[in-house]
Amino acid sequence: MSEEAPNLLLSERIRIALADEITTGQLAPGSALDEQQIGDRFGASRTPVREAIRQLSAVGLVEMRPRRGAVVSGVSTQRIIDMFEMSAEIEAMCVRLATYRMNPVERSRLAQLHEDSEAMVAAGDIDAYDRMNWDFHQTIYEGTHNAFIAEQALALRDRMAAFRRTQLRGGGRPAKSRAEHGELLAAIMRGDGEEAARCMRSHMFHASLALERFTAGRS
Amino acid sequence: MSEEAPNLLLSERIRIALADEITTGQLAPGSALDEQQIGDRFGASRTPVREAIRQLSAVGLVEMRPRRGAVVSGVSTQRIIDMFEMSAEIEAMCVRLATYRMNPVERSRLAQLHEDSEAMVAAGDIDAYDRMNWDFHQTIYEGTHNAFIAEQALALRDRMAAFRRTQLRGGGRPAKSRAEHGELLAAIMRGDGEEAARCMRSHMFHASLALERFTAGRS
DNA sequence: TGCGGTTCTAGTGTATGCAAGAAGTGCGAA
DNA sequence: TTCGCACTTCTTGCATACACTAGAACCGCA
Repeated sequence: MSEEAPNLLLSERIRIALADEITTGQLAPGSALDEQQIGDRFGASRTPVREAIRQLSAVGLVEMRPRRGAVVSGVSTQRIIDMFEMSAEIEAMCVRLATYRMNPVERSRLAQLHEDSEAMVAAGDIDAYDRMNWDFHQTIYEGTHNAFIAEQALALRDRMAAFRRTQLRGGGRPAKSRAEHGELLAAIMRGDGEEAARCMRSHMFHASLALERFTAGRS
Repeated sequence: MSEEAPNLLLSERIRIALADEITTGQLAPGSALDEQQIGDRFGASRTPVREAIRQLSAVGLVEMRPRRGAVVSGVSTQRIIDMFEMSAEIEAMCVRLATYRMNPVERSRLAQLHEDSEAMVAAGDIDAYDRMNWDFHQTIYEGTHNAFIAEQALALRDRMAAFRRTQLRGGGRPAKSRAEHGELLAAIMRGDGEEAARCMRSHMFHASLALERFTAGRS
């Protein structure tokens, strides 16, 4: 945290830092973002802070009410569900395209990731599994060979990171998640895109159940 | 242009105006956006202009190069193709969901729009058909009963408006477009979501051919 | 004590000034 | 003539100052 990327624009650094704090939950939904205060925290004036907030609002991470400041987007339960559905559909779309388009190298990379994950599950290393999981999906995005789709899918996944964090903590979830990846991978290797898409929807659905439990006691 | 929405924030007005000029093509891709100059044009200082540009960059309409200013996103041909594919997939996803979820009222609204379009095709009223087309797809978005998906689909469609403008001008396209809508509608009414999705992909593909001809002579 | 209106204030929206960086320009040398 | 380099200028990035508004706090009155 001492001296990171001094070549980046100040406003960019602030934007990234704030986005990070929001997606990791350090900044709870509904928190007000005081420009002056944030500026002080980063040793900057209000101007770059404002620019950062503007961008975050365009991405949907914060909400701006004219003359009343910005607050971290408090998404309703319904909206989270909606976002999750979209996420699942996008992932399904990606895997369908990727099934038809990945080259052998990409296929083997995916298989390798799946292979590696076995040890993580056995060791109960959730953080490592989480990272692998991220790479797994990322590889599928790139497998679509469509840069725009890959970007959008990644952006959506980023945006949902805030809600996804705790989802793997549920009992036995990593093992089940891995099993689902296995089925998915099999469908991909078979070249059955439609089936892969179905597997992915199911995978995302199961993943969302953990989330649902997490958000059960909210408005 | 005289006195529009004076209650809106100045920066918001500028953002909307710029977005409009970009999507309608008045601001060609690659055009540099000079903050001072734009500010003068709107009778504002550079600050609100900067904020507007920041937001546009987050949405992808302009590209910002640090210390080198912003230019209207010049999308390469490949990127347009990528975006079009995503658009087609999203539309297909929407129509699949909508098929399963629309209520009778929504179904009949869709059918009504299709009905009305016959006269427009016959009269050769392309502008009217274009508006109807917009409504048709919009109705499908809403038919997903997923506000987030509807928003995202609309945003993407907006973003592609710049390239889509001339697509209906091709010879006989409106008539063909309407025929495709007809097939699509039939699949929806039958409740066959998968088939509706296929129809939609095909519809979007055919629509893209006109676009391809349009962009043929570009880098 | 409760309510309507008024004042105050904290915090946003905008303008302006200054400094640093990037592109263009002109001169000199090979 | 062409290449390299310093210089100039133009534009952006950030800081600061001022203006304005939404709420809060306050006060007087019923």
